[in-house]
Amino acid sequence: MSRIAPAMKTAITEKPRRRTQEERSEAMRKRLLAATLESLAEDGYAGSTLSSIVRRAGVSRGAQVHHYPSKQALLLDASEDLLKRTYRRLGTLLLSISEEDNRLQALVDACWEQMFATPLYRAYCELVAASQRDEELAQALGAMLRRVMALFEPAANYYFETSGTKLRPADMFLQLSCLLSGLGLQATLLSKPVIRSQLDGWVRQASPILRARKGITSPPPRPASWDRVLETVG
Amino acid sequence: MSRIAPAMKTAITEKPRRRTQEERSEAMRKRLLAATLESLAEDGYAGSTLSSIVRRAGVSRGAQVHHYPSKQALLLDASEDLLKRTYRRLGTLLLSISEEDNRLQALVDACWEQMFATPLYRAYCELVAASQRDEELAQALGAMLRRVMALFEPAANYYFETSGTKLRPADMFLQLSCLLSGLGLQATLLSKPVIRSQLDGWVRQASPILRARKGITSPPPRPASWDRVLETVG
DNA sequence: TCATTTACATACAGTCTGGACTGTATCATA
DNA sequence: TATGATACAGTCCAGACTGTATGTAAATGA
Repeated sequence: MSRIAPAMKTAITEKPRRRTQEERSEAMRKRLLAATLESLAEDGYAGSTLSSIVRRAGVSRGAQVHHYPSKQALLLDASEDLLKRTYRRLGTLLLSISEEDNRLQALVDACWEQMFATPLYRAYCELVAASQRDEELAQALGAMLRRVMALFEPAANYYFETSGTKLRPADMFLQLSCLLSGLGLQATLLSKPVIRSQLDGWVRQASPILRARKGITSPPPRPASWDRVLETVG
Repeated sequence: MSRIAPAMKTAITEKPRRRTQEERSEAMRKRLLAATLESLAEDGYAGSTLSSIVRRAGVSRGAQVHHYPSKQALLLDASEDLLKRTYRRLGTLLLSISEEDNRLQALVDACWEQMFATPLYRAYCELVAASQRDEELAQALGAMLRRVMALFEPAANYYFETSGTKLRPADMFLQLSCLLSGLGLQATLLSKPVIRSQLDGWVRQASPILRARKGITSPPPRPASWDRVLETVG
């Protein structure tokens, strides 16, 4: 009898091969993490209940509890996943602007649209807010921030140079990131023209002292942490 | 028998006069609103349950339900209260820096310490995050933002002037507010030196093109909305 | 092939929340 | 001072959430 069911499934899925335990686990974790980040962005931290997450992931409550014994564990891993996604986005973003005409404007626009005006950033905001009352989460997010900054800093100094100021490109871009954070936080409360004018305003203000180095089109020297982080993504 | 209890209270408080209904209501509302904002800042939006709020306010569940039929109503009124407090802080802040030596630095520092690195701003962050899923709250906060900006804009253009840029002082300060928002959001995740350097970095960058007008020590022309908002504070 | 581990499913227990509801004391006023 | 309105207190309840305990099927390894 235990032979029949698999045979039927084979007929339907056309793929009789059953996945290995590891594959199953990984796929399940991925679904749970994606659903968690989605839920954080859409339903907020408070609205992200385990029930809603597993419903969104289309799995059972038991699957979640098997892979993550507590809600805290799931959220911590989701933070880690958020970091990895951010790394990858930042990487492709930096590569994509390396051939742009007006690199500064392109970088600002791309950062805004692909990193801060996104559901992923909303999820980040929720986690940051929650980290105010969760020491463990605060640790994780703090480490995450430092790692992203450590990646971005050399890249910024590689692609750009400053003149007539004591600030290095990395300092300028850290300012930009704070600006974008603030804009992103209140994006839904501000009008589009205001946001647009803030983005352009920063570019206009930064252009005289911050410019892209000429002839740099190859990717920057990647810090070791870059690959180290990504290697576990699979 | 109903005579005795009041008499005893009189002996204790030394003030036999019973408050009028209106006084009682107002005092109770004030306690509830203060407790709500406190709770938002400390316990977060999710942690701000009605039970915790009334416990913090030291009143009964019945008192809260009498003045605010729903949690939503309480939070909306708390948002309004947040606006009023912000108005007042901004007002005293603007007055306090009018006699400072380095007005720009003083303004930035004061804004940071008295407005963004405060529990009140944490409460604001919680409300903004929650407003993502609450249209009514979003409306209220949006209106609040616009009103604060409407107050700040003429004041900025009154105290300061720009040169060598198309941006007006108000645009610069809007940028500053976004920067401070972003810093404030992640304040607990960033190191103090990073924050300090960002504040100073903005001042250094803005100084060449933004300076305080000479000899302006009197308060700016207040917009009508200023008094209109404050008159209900009592 | 069989025992053991892993992956997942379901049911349940205990806690908490928000809103409804009831009761009581105080105030305003005619 | 009688009467209705207001201010507050305390309790109850239906629903939701998390963690746990238990059951089953699939995969792994000997």
